[in-house]
Amino acid sequence: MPVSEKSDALRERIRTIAAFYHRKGRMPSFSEIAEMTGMRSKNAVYKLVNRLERMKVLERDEKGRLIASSIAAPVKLLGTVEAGFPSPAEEELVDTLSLDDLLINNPDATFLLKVSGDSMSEAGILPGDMVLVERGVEPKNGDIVIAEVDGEWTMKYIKKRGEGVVLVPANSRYQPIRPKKELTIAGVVTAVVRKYR
Amino acid sequence: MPVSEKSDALRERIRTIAAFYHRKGRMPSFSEIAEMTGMRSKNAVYKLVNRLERMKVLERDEKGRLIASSIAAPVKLLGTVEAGFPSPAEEELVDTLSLDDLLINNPDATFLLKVSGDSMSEAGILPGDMVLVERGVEPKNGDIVIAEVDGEWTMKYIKKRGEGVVLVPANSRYQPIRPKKELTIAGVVTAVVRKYR
DNA sequence: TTATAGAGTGAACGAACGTTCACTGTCAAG
DNA sequence: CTTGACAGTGAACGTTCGTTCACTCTATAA
Repeated sequence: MPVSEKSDALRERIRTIAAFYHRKGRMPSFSEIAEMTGMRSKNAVYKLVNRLERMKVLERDEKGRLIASSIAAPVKLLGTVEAGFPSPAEEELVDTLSLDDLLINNPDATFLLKVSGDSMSEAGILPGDMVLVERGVEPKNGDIVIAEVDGEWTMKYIKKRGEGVVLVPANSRYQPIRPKKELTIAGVVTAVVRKYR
Repeated sequence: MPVSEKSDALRERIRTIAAFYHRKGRMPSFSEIAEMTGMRSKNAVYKLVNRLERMKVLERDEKGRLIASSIAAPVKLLGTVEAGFPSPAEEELVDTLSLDDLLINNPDATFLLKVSGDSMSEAGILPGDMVLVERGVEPKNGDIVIAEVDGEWTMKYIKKRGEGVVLVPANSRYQPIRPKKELTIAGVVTAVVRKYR
């Protein structure tokens, strides 16, 4: 049997398992895999899972159960726009990852805010975009922060000038803000997401 | 006992379960919940889970096992930037969601491409950003597409003019492209993500 | 043709699973 | 003081789990 056919059948089974995970929100049991792939013996699944584990396609916990790992990552990471798309033959070589894992460092401290206003438009943050904001991290010079200054919430670059702090918009039609009395930094913008359709 | 205290203890247990999920990649069993919360009876967990299920905090499959649902969503959705942040008291009221579910319609057909070049910078897509591209969907007028035109891959707006098609950049320093012989649409840009830190 | 490795079958095993039952405190309302 | 609701205990249940063993079938290699 040629290698490519064998590999095709294997990939189809991996896709079946991944589809189960995305449909049900948990990994299948061995019996469920047997049912889906048409196997009539759990031992066939057992050997299949061991092979996939050796290939680093699947992971298991200490009790032998499957856990969601790279197979659960929904999106495949390719190169650059110039590189275009790979052919189906080389598609299996690309890495997959989860946007959650990619963009979120600390789930408990991270919030999603919708952007209104165009004060950061020259930084590529447009009205209607969403920003991921992480609480409780120390803002560094040049970070984009969510701040409450003089009673109003805004999103700006933070620039430290000597002992003072200036909030700088990314839009030449707005002026930098020098907080008069109070300045509360609610969080640091760690990512921007924009959904088209 | 005041309601708020009861609610605090309950929330702490929900957090414990969610933390297990994010740490291990699967939902805990009843025994594991008992161990984590200090309970010595699985039945106490059984009643707890039933209560949380009635509150729509947890979900279970047909075999009684916990499945990852809203508790697994890593990020909390708040209002707008102007609204600022809610107080910890009202924090429990916000919705949580997963960026994967939010941005990805069809996991199998969606890829992540890194942007190089500034031809879409006026649309808020900067070099170094990543775009989610979905294959196999029909591009509508005004969509941003990844296209191979005359042997090169580019990202542009697609405008349909009568019978022809024009690829329009979002940067006044570049010219629209009228494909001479070949035009292959590889996919439609469904979302943009930018990671700051 | 014979040997061999790979993939699947089918039955059995102990462990872990969710579930149920009867029971024990504890605290607040009557 | 009594009662009832609530949270948790501890043991038992039937089921499902992953695992193991012995075996069959088939296709390739010697």
